[in-house]
Amino acid sequence: MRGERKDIITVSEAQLKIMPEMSELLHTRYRFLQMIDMLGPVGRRGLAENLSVGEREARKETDLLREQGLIIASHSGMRISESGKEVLEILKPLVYEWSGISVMEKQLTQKLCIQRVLIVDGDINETPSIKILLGLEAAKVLSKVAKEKEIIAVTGGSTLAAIADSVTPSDQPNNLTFIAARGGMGVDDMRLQANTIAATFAHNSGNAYRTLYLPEHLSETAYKAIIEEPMVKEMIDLYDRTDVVIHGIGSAIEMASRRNSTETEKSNLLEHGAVSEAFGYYFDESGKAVQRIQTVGIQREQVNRCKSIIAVAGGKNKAAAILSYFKQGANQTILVTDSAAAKEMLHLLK
Amino acid sequence: MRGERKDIITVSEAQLKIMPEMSELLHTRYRFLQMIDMLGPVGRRGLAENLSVGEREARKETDLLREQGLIIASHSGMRISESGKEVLEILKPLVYEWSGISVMEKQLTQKLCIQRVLIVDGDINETPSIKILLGLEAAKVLSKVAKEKEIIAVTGGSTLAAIADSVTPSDQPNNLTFIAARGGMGVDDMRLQANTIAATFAHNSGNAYRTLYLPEHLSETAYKAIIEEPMVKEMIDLYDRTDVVIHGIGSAIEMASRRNSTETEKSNLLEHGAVSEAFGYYFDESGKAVQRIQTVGIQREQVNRCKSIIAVAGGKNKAAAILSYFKQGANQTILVTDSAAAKEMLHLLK
DNA sequence: AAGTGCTGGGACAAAATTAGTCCCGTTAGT
DNA sequence: ACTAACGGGACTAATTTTGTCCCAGCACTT
Repeated sequence: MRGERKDIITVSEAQLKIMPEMSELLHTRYRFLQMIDMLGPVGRRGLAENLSVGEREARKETDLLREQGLIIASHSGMRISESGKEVLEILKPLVYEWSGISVMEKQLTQKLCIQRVLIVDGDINETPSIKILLGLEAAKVLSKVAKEKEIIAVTGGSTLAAIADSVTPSDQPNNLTFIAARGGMGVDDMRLQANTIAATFAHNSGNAYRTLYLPEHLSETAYKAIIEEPMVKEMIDLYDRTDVVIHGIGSAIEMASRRNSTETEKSNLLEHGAVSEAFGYYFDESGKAVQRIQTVGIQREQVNRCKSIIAVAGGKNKAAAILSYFKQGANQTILVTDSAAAKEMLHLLK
Repeated sequence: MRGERKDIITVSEAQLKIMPEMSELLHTRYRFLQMIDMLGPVGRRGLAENLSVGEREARKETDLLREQGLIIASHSGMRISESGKEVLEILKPLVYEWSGISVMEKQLTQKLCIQRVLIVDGDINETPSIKILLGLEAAKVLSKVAKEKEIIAVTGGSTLAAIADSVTPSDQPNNLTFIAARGGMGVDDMRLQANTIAATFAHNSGNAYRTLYLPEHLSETAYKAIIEEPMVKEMIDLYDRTDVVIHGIGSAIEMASRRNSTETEKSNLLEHGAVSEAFGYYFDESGKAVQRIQTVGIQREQVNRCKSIIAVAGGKNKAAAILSYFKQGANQTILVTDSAAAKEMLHLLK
């Protein structure tokens, strides 16, 4: 018909045309409602802090949400109502459309050449509480891809820990086995180690798990000796039969600092141009594995042989790392990230 | 599932829950856009007057609409853009839903026991320009119900005149014949007489018409004599073959005043409790025809025999009259009215 | 060819709304 | 019994919105 102009098709696009302020308004309110949902009974001040807004604005919005019956105020705080939950669920696609998350998801899926990109709204650094959302989203993906009696390998890190906390029994198929994708992580916080997280996954979903505690940075001889142990061999066998891997992606520098690497090791990484880290491998900008930590763990070939891979990482600072990691092909991967990382990735790609 | 609470289903309902101010906002903006569309190139001040808002508000809204590219400002005034028209069209159902017009349409259709009720937003008395909308709506209905070679009888009145103006050639089927539902209306404004309006309909749609000019208030003998005239007989024959009637509904008192009725006639009407008037018949509250003007015109039985009847009337003051008229069964009628009349009708029915 | 009545846009003070910052009585958890 | 956090009230400062002009420019009319 008409040549140049792209026709408006959907109602929501027309709404946005005639009421542009709705986009921001919806975004704000939705975040409030979502926060109240997540933080359970929460006070006005705590809410304001979590969303980085003034107390008064928090009050204004919560007043409105209460009047609309979307939240319920009590002495112990505000919590979401039944209709609030419905609204949250129904409006999600619209929020994603208007905030541009939908298009970002599509663009990144294409540019990273992976199966799917899922973005949760927010910045994991600015608003740590949205890690819960990342977790919920990842847990949802897991429940979709995992079938009965499958083996799920998980890695460590704070993000993965959050996901483990978000898993509920009803979500997941039965008879799964969770295993740590790698041995110990040295002096790291116990709660962030793969073994612990595998246990949490299993516990929260009512499934079994297998652990393997090993010291990190083994010498060549010690490594060769230990992989002959029956317990270890058994674990390596499990890696071969792993169906789903769910892992974080780390920034190489941050990772090296967290592990008590020596200065030589750090400068070694820098020399090789390491940008990202995932299950013990360090990758450079072009996606080449430039180094790996010598410990028992799932191998890259084993990962790539898996049915599904779920990668989870968020925050602007992770953007470069995520890009680097996906330079090596990982077609069957589903990435769960936040909008801050997504924006930065698209910015870096331009 | 849950017993009591009615579940939110649609996205638009959820939007309204979380952003209640959107309803009014959309309504306002939509009216602006609609007005600009109707009034063609129009200035800020004229627009403000038409919508009964301050000059500043008119300016604020038009500024926004212009920024959004929905309207185009030029030295001769503002007019709607292509995308503006699209938005107008796409958003109509939403406006109707949020302003409660949709539910009013359903309620009235049921309570009046007629085929369909179509409501245009506004008050025909406060905003005369929306008569154009009434007209457009009625013309749209006509184009849907009228088939080729059919005979359309029209009555008089300012509303019908507005409809006639809104008819365009492309709208209507070909080879229609428009006829006046009744002879002259005495001393009334020429432009509001059925004969003139039939001619306008025909002219604007590129069809034929037949007129019949007769004096009103004929004596019994004169009446009997005149209906023997070939020209008149021919017209009466047309009434028998009429397919579609499109008529206004008048308030009895106003009608009697407009026609130069004598005081006796007026008090006579009051005595009989006449409330409404349509094609020469006066009806009381219960829908009984209490009087009719003695002139050549379509008879009630002939009307009821028609395939489709389109009734058009708007304004709060017409509410009682419309209710009265539809008390006599008129199942195949489609009523086109405005929201002011609709509200009042529902109010009176409670 | 000058006049007149529109147009959109600029400017500015008054009015209304919103945001920031306290306080307070109450209540749940300790 | 105590404490910390809750929602809600109150009041001022800041911001936005609104009402009301004026203005230069363009299109009709005279």
